[in-house]
Amino acid sequence: MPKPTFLNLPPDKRRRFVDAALNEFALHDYRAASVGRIVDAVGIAKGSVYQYFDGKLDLYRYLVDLAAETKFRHIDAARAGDAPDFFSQVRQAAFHGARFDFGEPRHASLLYHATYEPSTPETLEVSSRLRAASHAYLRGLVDAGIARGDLRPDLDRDMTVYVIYQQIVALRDFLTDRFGFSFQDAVHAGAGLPIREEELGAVLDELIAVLRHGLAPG
Amino acid sequence: MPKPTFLNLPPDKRRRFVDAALNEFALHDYRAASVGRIVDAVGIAKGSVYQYFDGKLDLYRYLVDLAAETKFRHIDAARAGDAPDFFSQVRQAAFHGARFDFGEPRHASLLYHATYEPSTPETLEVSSRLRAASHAYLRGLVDAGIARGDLRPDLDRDMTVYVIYQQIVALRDFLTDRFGFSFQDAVHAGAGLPIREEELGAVLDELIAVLRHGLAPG
DNA sequence: GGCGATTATGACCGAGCGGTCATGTGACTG
DNA sequence: CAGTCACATGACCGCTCGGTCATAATCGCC
Repeated sequence: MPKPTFLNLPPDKRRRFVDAALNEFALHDYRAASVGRIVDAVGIAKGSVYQYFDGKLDLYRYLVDLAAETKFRHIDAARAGDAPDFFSQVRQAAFHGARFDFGEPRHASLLYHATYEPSTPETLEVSSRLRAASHAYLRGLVDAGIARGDLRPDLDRDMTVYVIYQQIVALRDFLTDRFGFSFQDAVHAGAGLPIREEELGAVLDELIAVLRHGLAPG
Repeated sequence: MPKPTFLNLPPDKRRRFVDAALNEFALHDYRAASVGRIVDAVGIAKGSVYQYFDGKLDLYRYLVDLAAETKFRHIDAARAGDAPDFFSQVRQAAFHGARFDFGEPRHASLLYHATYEPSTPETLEVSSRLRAASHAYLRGLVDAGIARGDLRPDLDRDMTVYVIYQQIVALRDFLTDRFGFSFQDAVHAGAGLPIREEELGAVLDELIAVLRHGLAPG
């Protein structure tokens, strides 16, 4: 948890600090991220960081929570009421999730790193909470989907959640490959990534079709 | 590439060194892995490592190649001639791949880390080669599967490879959750992980069924 | 203006890292 | 026995890291 000093910061200074920290943790995983580089980028003294947070881990936790909350809120806000069935819902969530990722590459890369963070004792709790939140969200969709008859009733629900989750997370890698994007470059440039909504939609249509009907013909 | 000195090593000593190095890179990702801990575990001087390899990266490359080769050979060797269609082939490869992972948790964890290694300039080439090899293998299966009529002919082949690849890689996480395994503990204990082949088979049947027919009813 | 509380600072610390290299050791050769 | 060569060694180097703390600057209030 941030210390009171951090919360009392002038909004502009706080924003600049969060920006720089986001940048650092987007470019490097937890262990490789450097407090020194953050303070250099912001132009403050190293000691200040420890007036704001208990330490590097505390700062990391704050940023991951912030990014996750922001992204979830974005997805929720964009959710129209017109997604009646399971596959439309997944498509919609994936679509707006990907749009968020391309628009906010720093948040996206931070969350990406947090997802694949090697499970050290320090960072395990952060990664677990992040994964658990995504799984819980999908689990709700899957349960409702089965109840509604959108999904086969005999599905292994945990496995279904895993399958969907993996595909959504891997979407970043796939789009990166297909369109030649580089999140690293985008973070460095401080800019968003260009993505044509029709192209993203086409990819998602294909992916959802595979999830719905499988790979076999007929 | 290992230096000649390494290749001239007495087999027992070489084996002990490789074991310790495998352990270290299975427990930590590239950056966090420590040459000092390896030499402590083996009981040799730090300088010796630099008589064997050009540096940490060279050692890492050697280990990843070794583990990948070993695993691929294992999968290939276990491949019976009786997998006539695409889905049987994927099932068989995933089955023997998982068996290998559980039997050799150090190799498995090393490859897992290498797969998700944050793409620093140093390690990028190693991770890319590893991913490329898996993708090429699956791409061959997919192409043949489409030609044979096992798969819908209008599939996006790259995406199909991605979907399959992600599911196979994620299998480790799913099995870990479901059966309460810990690869970290197994590496520490230096032992393999127990897995009942019927349980693994059941999970794979379910997963392949989803890939084949999708999540929708009917 | 003055005073107590809050915040900013950066030199400093101990630890760990990858990597080096002068020196030592031992085994084989002629 | 002397000489050569491959190999082993660990003290040492330069660097970066997270984190600390005495001190200084700044702010808010009366």
